Amino acid sequence: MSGKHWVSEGAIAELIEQLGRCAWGDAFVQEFNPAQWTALRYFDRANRFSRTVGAFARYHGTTRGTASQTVKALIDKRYLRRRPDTRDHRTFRLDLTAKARRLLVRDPFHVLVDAADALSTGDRGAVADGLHLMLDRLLMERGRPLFGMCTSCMHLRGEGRCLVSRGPYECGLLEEALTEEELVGICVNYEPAVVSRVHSNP
Amino acid sequence: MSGKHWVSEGAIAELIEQLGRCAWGDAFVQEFNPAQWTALRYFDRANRFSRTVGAFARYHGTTRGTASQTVKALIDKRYLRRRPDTRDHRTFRLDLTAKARRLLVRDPFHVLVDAADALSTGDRGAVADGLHLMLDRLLMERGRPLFGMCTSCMHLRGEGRCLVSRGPYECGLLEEALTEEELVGICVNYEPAVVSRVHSNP
DNA sequence: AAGAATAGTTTCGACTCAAAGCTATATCAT
DNA sequence: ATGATATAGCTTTGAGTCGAAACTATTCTT
Repeated sequence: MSGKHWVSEGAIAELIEQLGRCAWGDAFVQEFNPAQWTALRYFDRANRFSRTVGAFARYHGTTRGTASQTVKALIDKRYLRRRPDTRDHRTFRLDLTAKARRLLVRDPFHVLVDAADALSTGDRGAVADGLHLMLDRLLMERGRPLFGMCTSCMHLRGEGRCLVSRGPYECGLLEEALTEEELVGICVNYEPAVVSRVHSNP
Repeated sequence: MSGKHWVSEGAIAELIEQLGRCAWGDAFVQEFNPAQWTALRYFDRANRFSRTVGAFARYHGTTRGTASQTVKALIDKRYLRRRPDTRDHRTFRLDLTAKARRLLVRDPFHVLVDAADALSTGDRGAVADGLHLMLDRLLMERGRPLFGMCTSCMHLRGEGRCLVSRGPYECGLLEEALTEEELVGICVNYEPAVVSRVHSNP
């Protein structure tokens, strides 16, 4: 690819809007609506501290009430299982069922994933990096949580540096041990280890 | 920017979804809803052949019925003016009013435009090109119209190459003269001059 | 000239979402 | 301890959005 095309002001915004709507329109298939698909994806990617109604509401940028309805529908249809938390008796842990995991491979959102896969590796990296910068800036501007992974989180302690943890890694905020697989789940408590990823603009 | 970050599968799709929802949520401000903002933007960017209910419906990926409601609300609020077409008495021409143009400078969608502007020039071009490839592929896959500008449309005739036109440019499909400013409006009759912009994948 | 296709509108119903009010639990201050 | 405040989650309600279908009017096709 090359930068041969003249990029008009607002072109990126328009492209994002249109791509977003494409996926949104497709998401009414099966027995789900777009919000429910987003919830399924979220509970698939979130780590165990973040699989709650409240965390999903924050991720989705909606109210807990709305999120509760979405989650309730998925529980009724047996795509989520709800269990009380042993520590905090106000919260309930939500986990995908096997039925849901089977379903997720046919996520209508895959139209976007496939479209992205059609890019060359270099293009894909450039697009992902650019969009990431845009999103971080946008979320930070409005004080919304960032939802990153442990691997770049300031709360991660590991490789013997920790006092409490039994295993090699732990979360310094929650003082809980983490397995290696858990390091790549997104987390509501995420805070970037590096202060700012936003560039100065030439 | 660099490609230093590992790009997981589906990362781009997820970023697009989140960015899209950010703008969507903001769009409920003022007296408008997201669909109405999209319509205002559309009628600002569309050339005179494409400022109709039907063309907007195709652009927006919705039904003519729904588009009709959106447009009706904007007409009632005096942001669009409706006039019968002199050629085809089934259609009506829709034009933004001055009131609407004043409003558009405060489009809530500008959060995305601003976020894109914060990128470096190089990043911006790379992101725009990549997203454009994705969108074209997606729209083509599902047989939806592409909505480009005359400047890259196969129907453009110009610089004395045309028989009928009085001016320097004309649309070969509609046999209508075009001013230079009109060349950059998006059009429902757009067809790419180059057969395919989609790359083979390494 | 008849039938098919197209542009637009209207109605209706399903569904979504946010707001507000509620209970229960946890945390903090004294 | 104990009262106050904050937080997690649930439910109801009402406004509003959207798509499907039915309908009119005009233009195209043959």
